[in-house]
Amino acid sequence: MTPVTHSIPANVTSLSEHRLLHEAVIDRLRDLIVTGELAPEAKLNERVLAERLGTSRTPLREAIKFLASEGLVELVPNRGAVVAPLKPEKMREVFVVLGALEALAGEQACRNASEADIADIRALHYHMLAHHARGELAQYFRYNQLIHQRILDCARNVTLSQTWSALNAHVRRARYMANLSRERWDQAVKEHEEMLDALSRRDGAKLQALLRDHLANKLVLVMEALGGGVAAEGAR
Amino acid sequence: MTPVTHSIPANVTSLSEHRLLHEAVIDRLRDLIVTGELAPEAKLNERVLAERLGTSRTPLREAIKFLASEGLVELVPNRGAVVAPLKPEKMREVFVVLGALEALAGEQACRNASEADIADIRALHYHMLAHHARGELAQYFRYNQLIHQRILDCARNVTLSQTWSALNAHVRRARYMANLSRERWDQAVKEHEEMLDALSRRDGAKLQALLRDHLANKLVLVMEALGGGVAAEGAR
DNA sequence: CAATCAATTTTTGTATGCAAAATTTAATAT
DNA sequence: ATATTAAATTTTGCATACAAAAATTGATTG
Repeated sequence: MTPVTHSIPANVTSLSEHRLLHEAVIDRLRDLIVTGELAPEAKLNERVLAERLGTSRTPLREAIKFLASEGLVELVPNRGAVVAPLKPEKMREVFVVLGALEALAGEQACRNASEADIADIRALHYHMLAHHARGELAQYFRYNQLIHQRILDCARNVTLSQTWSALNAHVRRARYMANLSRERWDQAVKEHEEMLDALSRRDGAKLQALLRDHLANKLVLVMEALGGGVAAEGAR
Repeated sequence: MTPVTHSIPANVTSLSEHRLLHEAVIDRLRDLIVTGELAPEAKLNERVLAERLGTSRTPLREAIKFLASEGLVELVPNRGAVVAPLKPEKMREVFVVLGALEALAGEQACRNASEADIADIRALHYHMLAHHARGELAQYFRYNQLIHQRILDCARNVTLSQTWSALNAHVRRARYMANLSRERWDQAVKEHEEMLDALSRRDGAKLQALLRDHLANKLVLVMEALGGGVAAEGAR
């Protein structure tokens, strides 16, 4: 697998893969927010941002409205938009909902995944293990996300996948501030082993429980990073 | 925070309660879609719609993008937007996800609801019973929605409430075509009795199960109305 | 009559213009 | 110097303008 550079060109964006400008702007702007290049609570100056993305204010404003519905930006009347704050309480909420969604996905995936699907996920899992062994955090995260994504796909529920993706953007955003201790990291990998095992045995109840716990543990990490402390109630 | 919580749609949206035009247009347009005044797969002609809503194309297009993120409209490149089709498979997907969300909400509500909250919900329940007894379907449905909304509120998770609201719009849309048999209706009321009972006893596991079943039964109704037949797998 | 295709009209996608609101700056008074 | 407030600037929100892409119309041909 070829190494992926995470440096993103500031000005030039490949708009070519999108037929429509505002769709490209949605993806580009979401990326800026998720990677933290646009920090939480940063003001979105329309003139400046439009220039940076090489477009006019109109498609940018449309993209902002779209992302507002996703919850990544907040609209302030007569004051434009800001990147949604990254509050511990909000994170707790998102993780609780994601836990329920992934649990559902895991259960459904055990019913609906083909053997080829499971084989694919296993392959991704081994890639992830390799990057874990080498301590390559960025690549580890990449495969981690791909695995979760593939499990969602196997649930065969587009609505579930879309809902998950929108909320997962918040988690991806937090990832850029969470610095994983080796201990925690090893634990997460171990959980993934169990998840793959449960999926292979098509043990829906087990996978469901594992995913819920996995998410709860991820939440603990994020809360530590955000310095919010883990609000005990409801997190499990 | 984006105001996703929309109270029961009034006939006429008072633009005065919104500071900004495009927010009013979002609510008004969502209302048109949910009530079926704009039918599924109807083309959204920007010029015509803007005139109908008394605005220009710019705020309308921003509203369309927002609702596209909610899934109520679909964007077709270079061909504008259409009201999202009301496909049986999509409905099945939405109900499965809503089932998981409401189950989660029920569990959390049993933990977090105050006694006053429960008393409020009981009051709504009796209103609903009264309308059921009188055969007032529209009012029944109104209180039904309010009860579900209040349960979601009691989960004390704004993200959960917002996610639920967005998906629930699809269900509200389907309601306008589902004609409830007296038998089914009585059954639904009975289920609500049990739900209220479980909430009062703060039996989270029970309420969770009841809500999931309740949603599954609602799905059957909608599927009959849509003539799609119930896809057995995954619905339970 | 059906089919094809060019001309016309309509519609979308994006850019720009303009007024109102918010922000910043500057000036004055305390 | 700090606080206050009035003027200047910037920014937002909405309307309009314009080019490119679709849809429609209508003529022409087989």
